[in-house]
Amino acid sequence: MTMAKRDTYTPDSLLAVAVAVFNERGYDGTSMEHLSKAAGISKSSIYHHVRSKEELLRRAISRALDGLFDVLEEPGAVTGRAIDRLEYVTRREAEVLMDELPYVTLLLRVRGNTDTERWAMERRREFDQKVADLLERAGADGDLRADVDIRLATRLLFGMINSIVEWYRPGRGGAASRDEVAEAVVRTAFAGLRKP
Amino acid sequence: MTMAKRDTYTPDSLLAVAVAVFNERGYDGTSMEHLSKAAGISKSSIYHHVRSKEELLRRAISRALDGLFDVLEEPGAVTGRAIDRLEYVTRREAEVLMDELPYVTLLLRVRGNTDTERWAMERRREFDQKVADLLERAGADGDLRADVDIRLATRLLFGMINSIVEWYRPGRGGAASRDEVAEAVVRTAFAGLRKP
DNA sequence: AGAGTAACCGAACGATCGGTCGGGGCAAGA
DNA sequence: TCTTGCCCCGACCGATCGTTCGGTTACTCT
Repeated sequence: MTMAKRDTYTPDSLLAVAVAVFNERGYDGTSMEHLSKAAGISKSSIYHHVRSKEELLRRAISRALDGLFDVLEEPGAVTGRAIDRLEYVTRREAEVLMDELPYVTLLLRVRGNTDTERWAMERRREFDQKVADLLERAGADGDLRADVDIRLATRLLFGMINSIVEWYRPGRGGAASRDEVAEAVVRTAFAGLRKP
Repeated sequence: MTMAKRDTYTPDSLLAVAVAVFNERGYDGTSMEHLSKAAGISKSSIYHHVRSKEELLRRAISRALDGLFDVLEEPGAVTGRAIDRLEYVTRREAEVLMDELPYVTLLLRVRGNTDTERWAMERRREFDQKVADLLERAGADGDLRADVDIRLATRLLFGMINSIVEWYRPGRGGAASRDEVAEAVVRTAFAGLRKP
């Protein structure tokens, strides 16, 4: 919607503009005309930098997925008790989500209309499954409250974390900061999930 | 996507088909051609029952909003201690969400591209504000844990509840039932929110 | 049997979609 | 000064968008 001025575009800097518009209007609701207005260059010029509209989506989603998957290989996610690894992954996932907010936002909203979107959904399921395994293990260790089904708890945990994209805005205003949000997520989730 | 057979359509029965397709492909990603295929009648016949594509969206969203707002006027939501009213509203909202799943799903996904969508977002904000007031009051009563900001807690609570639309499917399979889900939501949320 | 009407259809409307094409301007290197 | 190559443009493509239109069924009521 807003005009962007810059000397020249790289595929990445153009991607940043495109993702912002995608998140504002939805991917399907965004035309190449919308992108050209937002980027301040003509519609045909966009094709000098990227092959297609779908490539923009693929690039954005890849970036989001890479960020999320990388967390699972960090030391805090692979060593120690399952419940502690789970807490670590929860906090880090929330942080990555906020650091790469526009890209993760886009990832969480794909509906599966194209091959690219279906690929994104599949990779996302892989990721969710790995965290679900962690919850399963923490349950087996007896570190989770027993009165809530583990699969349900997994869904609710993800629901809470992913909902961050609906309201968190990085520009520091009176609102909560990145670290405060991450802390609140961990606290709220685990004071409910962890055995007293 | 799938063919639907029926003697004749009413605006409501057609709406049910349309909403299903909207949720599968996204509103913007759904063409009238898609709807006609799913409904088993021609594109032009749809206009015999409804004025426009946007009217379908408006009807669906209205139904969802009505269901949610009605909860706030039920006896359990207006009498008693704030923390108890909050718990009641949380459970009932989860139930309504599951009872009216396709319609609420659509409501939660609008992006604000048209007047109808902006109206939906505004009404949704009204609703959220009323629940936020309830949380505020429970906090003032000293019934909420003090180490998490109340506005943050509100966001996370809604995030958890609303995430139900992403995975709950009513056809009873091996998965959790409506009441089990509602119970799990309340338990997970309040064992984290309520003061020990 | 005839009239009226709800439900439906194919064809076509102007607008907009994602994408292509040939070429222009301009800074850097020769 | 001339050439090269990057960045950009307006004009245009066939396809598809939401919607309209004139007309045809098939059923109901008299």
